[in-house]
Order: sequence, then C-alpha cells, then structure tokens
Amino acid sequence: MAKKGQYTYEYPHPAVTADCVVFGYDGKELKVLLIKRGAEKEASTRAYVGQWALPGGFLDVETDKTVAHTAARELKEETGLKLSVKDFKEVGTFSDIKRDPRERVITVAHYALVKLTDVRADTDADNAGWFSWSDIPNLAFDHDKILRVAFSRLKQDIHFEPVGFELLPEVFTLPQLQNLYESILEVKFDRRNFANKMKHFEILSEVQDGTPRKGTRTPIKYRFQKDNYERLKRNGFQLEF
Amino acid sequence: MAKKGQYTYEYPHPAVTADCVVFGYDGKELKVLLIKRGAEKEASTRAYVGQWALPGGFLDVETDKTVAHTAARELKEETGLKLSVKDFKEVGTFSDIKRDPRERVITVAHYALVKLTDVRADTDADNAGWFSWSDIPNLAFDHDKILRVAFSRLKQDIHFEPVGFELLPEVFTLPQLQNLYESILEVKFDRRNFANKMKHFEILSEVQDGTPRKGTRTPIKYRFQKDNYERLKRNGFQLEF
DNA sequence: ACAAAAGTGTTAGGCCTACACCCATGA
DNA sequence: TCATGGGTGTAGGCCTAACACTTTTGT
Repeated sequence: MAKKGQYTYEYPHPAVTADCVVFGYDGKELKVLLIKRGAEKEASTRAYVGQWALPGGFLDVETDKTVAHTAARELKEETGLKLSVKDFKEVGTFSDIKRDPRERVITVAHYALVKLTDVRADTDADNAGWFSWSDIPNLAFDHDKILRVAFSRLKQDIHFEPVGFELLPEVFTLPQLQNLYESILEVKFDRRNFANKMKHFEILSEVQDGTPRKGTRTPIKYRFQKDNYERLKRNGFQLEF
Repeated sequence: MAKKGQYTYEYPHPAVTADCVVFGYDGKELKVLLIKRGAEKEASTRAYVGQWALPGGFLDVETDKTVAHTAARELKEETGLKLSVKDFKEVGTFSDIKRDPRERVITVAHYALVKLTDVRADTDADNAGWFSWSDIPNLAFDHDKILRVAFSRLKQDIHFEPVGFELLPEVFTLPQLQNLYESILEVKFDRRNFANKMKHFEILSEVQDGTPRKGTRTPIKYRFQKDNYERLKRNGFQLEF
C-alpha cells in the first residue's frame, strides 16, 4: 500500500470519487441503497461518520479504467453488491468547491437499477440499507442533491428506453409494472390505457403456471420477451405519457 | 506562483480538466470552435502540440467554484470568447486511464451554443477557428469522441427545449430555423409541417422592416418572442419529429 | 354483503404526415 | 423563360385520453 505523502504534483490536484445511486423496486415502492459512513479503515477517508450516504469512493488512479469502474468497485466493497460496469449510467459531475470539508473532491454520480428480490440477500445488512424513496434520511455531503438529480435523470431516461426488466422480478404483474412507472414518473395512469400501450410494444408474454385464473381479481403474470425487449432498448423507443 | 513539486497527497490524485464544445451556426451549417494546441506557456501542459483540439484546461483547485467555471475561464483564455457559466451544459465525464499520455487526467465535457454572428469578432483568429461539422480535422486526445457525444447530446436536448435563440441571430427566417433543426437532427422536414409546428408554439413574431414584401420569394423575417420562449425553456416542451 | 382489486373495448379529439400550387426573383 | 426558393391549407391516419361495468376475493 502507498506510503503517506508519497505523491507530489506541480499543481494542486483534486481528489475524484464515484458515487452510486442504486434504485430497487419491491413491487410497491421505489427504494435506494444507502450505506452508513464510518467503517472506513483509512483515517483520511473519514468524514460524516455515522451518517447515511450514497455508496462510493475514491478513484484508484492506477487501476480503475474509468470512473464507472470506480463506482462498481466501491459499490461491491461497501455493500457486497456486484454489478457490471455497464449497469452504471452517468448522472453528472458534482464539483462544488466546498462540497467536501477535507479537501477538494469532485465526484461523478452514477445510477443503476437492480432487482430488489435478487440482491437483498447479497447486501451487507450492517452497513447498508434500502430506503423508500419517500423516507430518505439526511445524507452526508451533497448526496441529497445527487439523489434528486439522479432520480430526475431516471425520470427522463424512462421515456426513451424500456425500464422494468432491470427493476422487476422475472415474473410480475401489470399492476406492478404500472405502479413502477407511476412511482418513477410521479403520476397516475388509467389501467386500460397503460395496458394497451404496453401491449403494443409486444414485450410481455403471459406466464402459465398451471393454475387457471378463476376470477379477474388475481392479476395475470407476465415475463418480458427478452428479444423484443433488447431490440427496443437498442433502438430506443418513444414513450408518450 | 506555485513551486514545482509543492503539492503532496497521501494517495495519487488525477488531474481534472474541463473541455468545451462550442457550437455555432452561420445560417447554413453547424460549426464548432477549435483551438490549435501549442501556445501554452507551461511545459507541463504541453501535449499534442500543433494539433487541433477542443478548448479547455485544468481545474484550478483553489479558485474554480465548479468545473463549469473552469470551462468558462479556459474558453475565455484560449479563444477570447466570454460566456456565462450557465451557458454550459455538462455532457459527461471522460476518464479512460490512457486518454492523456502525461498523467491520469479525467475531463468533464460541456457544450455551449453561441450566435456565430456575435462572437466571430471576439475570437482570437490565430489560435482558434470555426470548423464546419462536416469538416472536422483530427483532434488531440479523445476529443473526437467527446465531440460526437456532445453532438448526440445536443440532438437529444433539442427535443425538450427550444434551441435557436442561442444559435440564430436576432432576426432570422423560417428556412434558416428549419435548416438549423435539420442540421442538428440530420433529417429533412416538409416546409409546411415545420412552419405549422413552430407557429403552434407562438414564439415567433414577424419583423416589419418597412419594405413590404412584394413576392413570396424573399423570406419573412422573424424574431423570437422572448417571454414565451423563456417560458417554454423553463417548462420544457415535447417536440415530436 | 360490501369494498377493493383487476380485467376488458370504444369513441372523440388532437397531432403528425403527406401532398400541390402560386408567385417572384435571378440566371 | 425557366429553374429556384418560399409561402400557404387540407385530409387521413394514428396515437392519446377519457370513460363504466363485471368478476372475485377478503373482511
């Protein structure tokens, strides 16, 4: 490991970090993964100890190929969650001169979408936790601002690419899908219109689980048709709401 | 001025730069402002000498409030062009580990839109030049990639906010406006449909310059109605093409 | 038995698209 | 005089938005 004070430069350099906004969905509400600060081994990285914050950490100048790699690495180290670099979407840079009390730190924020059902077990319960979108605690640094911007970015992106596959379990219902869209876009839709619209894309296929539905009370189960879904993701799609 | 080797850190830090993609429009073609590298006084900043590149430079850790301030400051220093910080839109971060041969440098790219008619005189002709979109030379670093990403970002943004006010002269014609949209979106539109669509927004007002138009051959001159234009910019608008 | 959840189809209106002709200028 | 550029309106199609009733389960 590096010795203290080993690295010198002709001009001052900022530190660079990557932060992760990880969205999950439990079928009812949108959630965000946060960590409790304070477990860092290195004294130099201690700040806002005991507060909740976004997962993230310093760029490793020697080994992180891009800041997205930093995001993936730190997320795994801090929460146990293993995501691929391409699961991260860049949200933006936060570079305010006083955003970190220790030194000049600029951070590159990313967001990622995960299936809550899959990853809950992988997550270190002690230092990390899933918080409802409507119930976020005070966060360290400017992380509340980052969170807001990341959410509004997700809100934009949902118009151009189908979301859902990443956030929903393999098998899901139309009401769940609709609720997800309503949670992200913060509006309410008419059930019939929503169903018609989704059916036009031809990305849903009914799941037959043997038990024939008796009434209409129990929702129909669907899964995504991977081929059409991927095609739409590549080509983009225009979703009007 | 700082002495060499004065700044030491416990861990290696990257350098951070801001780069600017400045788009202009001359009534026919979209253009980009580039600088010729090599005029830097400091030896440490020399790389790709003699090549064309995007304007931009290193974050001043002590004084630049944000990287957008870096962008504005460097643009002025390198090209003479004075833009406000809020004229810059962030495009994204480019952090590839080998993108700069000198040391680890991550850059935050921005784009800005300017009226070519206004700023041409302000621009240092020696070190800077306006290049047609269709005729960009080889660029230093990964600046060609940055340019492509910035352009595609502009292409996205144009769907949600009216562009034009920033790029066109005070007084302009519908064919000019249409050509601008066609240049950015790389498609052709029907004249009548384009005119109808624009008129729905109620942001254009005819300019009476005394000389009554005799035929239809000479195009009608318009200016933007600032109030409605600003309102649309705030609220966003949905432009379907 | 009543409230809540989920499924289903139709109609009207608005927006997008496609399309043709006239006039004036400049070559 | 002919080609070019610019202005103008309409009809059809598609997508969006609004809307009600039935079934069943859980309380």
